[in-house]
Amino acid sequence: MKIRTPADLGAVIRDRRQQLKLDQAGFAEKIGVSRKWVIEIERGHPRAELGLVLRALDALDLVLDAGTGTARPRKASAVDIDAIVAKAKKGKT
Amino acid sequence: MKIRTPADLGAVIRDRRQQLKLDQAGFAEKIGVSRKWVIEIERGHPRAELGLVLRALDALDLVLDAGTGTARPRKASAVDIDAIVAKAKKGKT
DNA sequence: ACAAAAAGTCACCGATCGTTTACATTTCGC
DNA sequence: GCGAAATGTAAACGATCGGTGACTTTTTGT
Repeated sequence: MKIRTPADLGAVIRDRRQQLKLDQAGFAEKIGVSRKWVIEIERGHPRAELGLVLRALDALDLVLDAGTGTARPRKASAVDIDAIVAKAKKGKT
Repeated sequence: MKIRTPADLGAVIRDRRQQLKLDQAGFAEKIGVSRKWVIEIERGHPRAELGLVLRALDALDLVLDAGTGTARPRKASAVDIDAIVAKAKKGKT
């Protein structure tokens, strides 16, 4: 599942939590937050703390992967010419 | 890049920002936060707001994808028997 | 239908967020 | 080596987080 908004994140967490047959209380305890926090996250609370969110995902055995959104314009030279030239000028190989 | 900690997130953001040749000020303005916020996020601040983080990633054209961390134990029945049986009993198809 | 479990709501509170403005330090081109 | 641009620090401040505990509503099992 792609996550672009807090609501997306909430949905992912809730789905996975239920898949694992955990109730909010058990889940909250597992990640060390209050039950209130779980309720709010699943609701899509946009101001939740990053660290707690990552702990939650970890507890659900979920891992985030960041990738460029651009469909498939892949190929456009994996090398950054500018950067290489700049370094060359500096003599840094 | 897999993101498991706030520091991972910070690294991903910083790398991508530089790839895009944006300075902190420009980046901050683009996502509507203070420059300080950018500095802290790139440092791995664990209590950053989820919403702002998502806006930042979006501005960098990065998308998060949540996947189960378990290497490849894929296969274990994609169907949740219990859930299906439960629903059947309730008559919900 | 009923009781129990799970989920959601409320008010209060200390802690910390993110903003702003100004200054300090580091990095870069030339 | 200079000067400018980029990056990092600091202090003050209003706003909001997340925790707790008690209560209400919804869902679930039988």
